[in-house]
Amino acid sequence: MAGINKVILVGNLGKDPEVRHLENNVAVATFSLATSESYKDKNGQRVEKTEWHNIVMWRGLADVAEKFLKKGQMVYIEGKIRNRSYQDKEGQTRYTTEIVADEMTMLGARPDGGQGGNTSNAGTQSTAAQNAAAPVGHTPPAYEEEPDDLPF
Amino acid sequence: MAGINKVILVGNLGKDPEVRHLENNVAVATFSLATSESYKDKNGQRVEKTEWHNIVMWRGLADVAEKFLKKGQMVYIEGKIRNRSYQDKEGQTRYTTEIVADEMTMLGARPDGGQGGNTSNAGTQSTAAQNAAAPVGHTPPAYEEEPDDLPF
Amino acid sequence: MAGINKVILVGNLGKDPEVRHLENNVAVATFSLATSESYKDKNGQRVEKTEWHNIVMWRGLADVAEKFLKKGQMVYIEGKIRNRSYQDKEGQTRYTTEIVADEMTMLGARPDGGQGGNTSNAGTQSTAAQNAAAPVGHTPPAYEEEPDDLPF
Amino acid sequence: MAGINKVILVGNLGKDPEVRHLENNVAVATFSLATSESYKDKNGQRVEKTEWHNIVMWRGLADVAEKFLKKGQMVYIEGKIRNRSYQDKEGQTRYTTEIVADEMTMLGARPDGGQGGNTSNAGTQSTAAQNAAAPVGHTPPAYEEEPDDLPF
DNA sequence: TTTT
DNA sequence: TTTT
Repeated sequence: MAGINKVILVGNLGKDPEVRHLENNVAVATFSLATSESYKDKNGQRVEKTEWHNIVMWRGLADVAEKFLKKGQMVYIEGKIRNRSYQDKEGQTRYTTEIVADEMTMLGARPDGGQGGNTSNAGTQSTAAQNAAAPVGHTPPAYEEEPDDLPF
Repeated sequence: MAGINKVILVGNLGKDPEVRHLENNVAVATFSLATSESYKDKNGQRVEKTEWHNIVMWRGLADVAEKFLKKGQMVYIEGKIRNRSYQDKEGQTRYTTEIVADEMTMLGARPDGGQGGNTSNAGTQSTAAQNAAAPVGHTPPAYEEEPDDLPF
Repeated sequence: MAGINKVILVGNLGKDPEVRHLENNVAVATFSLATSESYKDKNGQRVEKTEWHNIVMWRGLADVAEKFLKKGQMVYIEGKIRNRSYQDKEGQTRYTTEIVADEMTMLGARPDGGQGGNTSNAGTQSTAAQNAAAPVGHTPPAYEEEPDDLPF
Repeated sequence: MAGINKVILVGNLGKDPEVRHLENNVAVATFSLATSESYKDKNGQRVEKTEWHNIVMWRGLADVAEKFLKKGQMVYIEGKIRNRSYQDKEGQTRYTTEIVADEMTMLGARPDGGQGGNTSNAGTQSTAAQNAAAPVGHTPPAYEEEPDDLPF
């Protein structure tokens, strides 16, 4: 009955995240993420094809996104596919597909410059982000208390 | 600039696949796949939520789908997200999201099938499907020729 | 700096889980899981190759394993690779690799019979397991409170 | 009875790959890959924990590894877990676990220097690597020939 | 042995 | 439209 709905993306943010706070104070961050692949077409020409994904982050992850994610940043995202319908301004039913993220890791920052920007960080992963990211996602198992005599 | 765009699904076919053969004789199979999750809402009520995914399979995988996949069948699918736009009958631009599969494994057959049912197959994976599935997806490395003295 | 270490397995338990309770009352379940693949060797012979994985589950997941997992059961497992060393009885240093699970879903039960066993369940997923599994792994996002006007 | 045995890693090479060519001219590359995670221990201290994985690449992927992978490089790797036993020099049976890679993408290059440093490459993915990587892994579906009227 |  |  249950199934698996898992998405794994590595790509770059197209823009800074947009963050909203709902009435119940829950944070939601949204942004689009580009995943590019390059391949050769039938004429042997190299072609780059980019897919854009609508990413949604909630609560703690949204806070991390707000603080640390910027346009251009490369991230690893794990989440699930979610299809939604809504009414557009003309009252038409529209369908959209989002990736609801439940884990995120910043990779090889390319924070698209900015004035004075943190370019020394380019090509590495952000420590700040790691610090911030730690509370979200899985709690790591308490390795300290692991016995050394498991049956294998 | 490459990225990663990977989807992993385990779910059940909502209908038998539809298979088409393009002019160049390439096969395309499409079907929708349900992935259900159940959780408790804020009132402690168990709720089941089902996501429906549009799956597309090409060539060899489409042939396998045509031969072996049936409504109700549980499958593991690996692929990538692909967003497309097209014109509907009124000339409106519509957007749709598909999962282009590149690997498939049949699981826990329940092929909706037949009076008296295929219970010897129940709870296992279809041998026929495995036979068929073998040519698609990754070729397994030739373990026979692997040396025993790799440097670890 | 951070990296990704993710394992996704679908396979069958080789034996019932062994469950221990540490002094601090933390539960640990261990079992081995077979993932089989079949392919054709260079002579065109179909060969089945089975890999056995050492699975470790902690706390809530261990409790679920204890209650619901049985020899033969098919499961989806998500976790991470963990290498450990320990001293064997002769004082030799030994190395072992485990999969520390952080999510589990029961699939297509084949609970290896048992006297009177629940064979009507064969080929499906266990509702009981789903009930039990709900508290472990990710908390599903509170979809109820999601706004319908996200910016895409 | 097939199963799924899938590993996804993002990490850094501990050393340059070692590449061997077997008698049948098949190339095999091996290297170890570090995946680090940081978390807070029970005293609130930030701890970094690194797992080392033994990676094996065959044929085309081994060639790519030989040409492009260097100590320190960050890569995305997809593969499977493989357990092997062998006899050590004293005739003892030893066990080892490897990740047999079947896809690789170079990420956030930091190719450990070189004269004058490849900073224009920092934070991006190597074009050379992409060129080289293209022939390995999945062939992308021929999107050119895709019909626009799939049934969804 | 990597990376921050 | 699936599955429990």
